[in-house]
Amino acid sequence: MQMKTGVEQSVYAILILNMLPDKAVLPGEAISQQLGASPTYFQKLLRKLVSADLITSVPGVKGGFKLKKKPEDIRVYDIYLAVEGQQSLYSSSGVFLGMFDVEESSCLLTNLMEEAELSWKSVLKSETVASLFEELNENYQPKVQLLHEWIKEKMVL
Amino acid sequence: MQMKTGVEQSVYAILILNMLPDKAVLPGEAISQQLGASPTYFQKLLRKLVSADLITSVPGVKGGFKLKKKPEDIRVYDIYLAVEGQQSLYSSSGVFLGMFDVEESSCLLTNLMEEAELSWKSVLKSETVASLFEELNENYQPKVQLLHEWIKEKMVL
DNA sequence: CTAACGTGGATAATTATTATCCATGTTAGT
DNA sequence: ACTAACATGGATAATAATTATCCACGTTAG
Repeated sequence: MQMKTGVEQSVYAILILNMLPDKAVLPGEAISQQLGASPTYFQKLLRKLVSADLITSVPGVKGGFKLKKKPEDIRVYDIYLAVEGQQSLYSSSGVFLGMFDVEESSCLLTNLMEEAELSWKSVLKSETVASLFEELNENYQPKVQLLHEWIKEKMVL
Repeated sequence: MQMKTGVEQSVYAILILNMLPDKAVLPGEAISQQLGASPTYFQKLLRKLVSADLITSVPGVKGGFKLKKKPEDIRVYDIYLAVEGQQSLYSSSGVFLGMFDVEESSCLLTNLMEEAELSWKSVLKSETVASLFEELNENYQPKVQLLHEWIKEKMVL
């Protein structure tokens, strides 16, 4: 039971997009390169972020991706949800239904597990891209500068 | 990202063992049969519960499994931990280290994810086998009676 | 019209999870 | 002793989830 690495990659991708100047756009391949991720699979991740309305895509020669929302309006939770999907961490396997032949779709554990998941999610809702970025700036300024320069090279428009 | 079904099965297995009279023992195959689980794989799960000191095993002809702790001392969390292992829900993939070539083992997300996981776990710690069993009795009395009779048939010693 | 980009579907590779098999050790009953 | 019923533990296979690749297609700047 591990979170997909795609969630982490997506968070950093969005953190990068957050550094883009207004109107600029960054090609998917550049981002995947910066993250050291597989380009083709990463493109799929970006699609999920587009579908979730977190980023927008621009096709064509000078195309790429950029944020659709303000960083303070993108929670880590939103990225998690976009990549992992809405299915819950726990889904009853039917053991309970089998043993007690009940009609319900819930089992003895459902309530507890839902509560646990809500609790987990609520923490992910407490941090936004803006707050993450702030933390990044505070602790890794020099590296962030390098990133900025790299972005100037790679961005288009 | 889904919890292993083994966790659910283990919870119900322990709930069954909780209904055993003192000194009695229930063979692994009987339990797996009641749960509709694969007998061989289920035996592995039971081993994990033994290793975690939640249940004890008795080898030999009249052998089987029984609880090692009192139901109020077994938290759902303990079962989760026994089956899922101690590895965390999130483990940094190294994207951060690659981008910022930092030496640390933690990344920007580590703190948040740890907090989220603790929060999730704390809910699992709030419910015990005793409290689950109480809920079971309150809502499914007739079925629990049937289970009790089945146990009388299958138990040994 | 072409080159650089995103889209979306099919499919393969990899990894995690679930399941099976088998040889071995233990114990009750004969 | 011997046997039958159980647990143990290692090796390995089957299945499912995740990650990765490929390719045909649509869009747009030059």
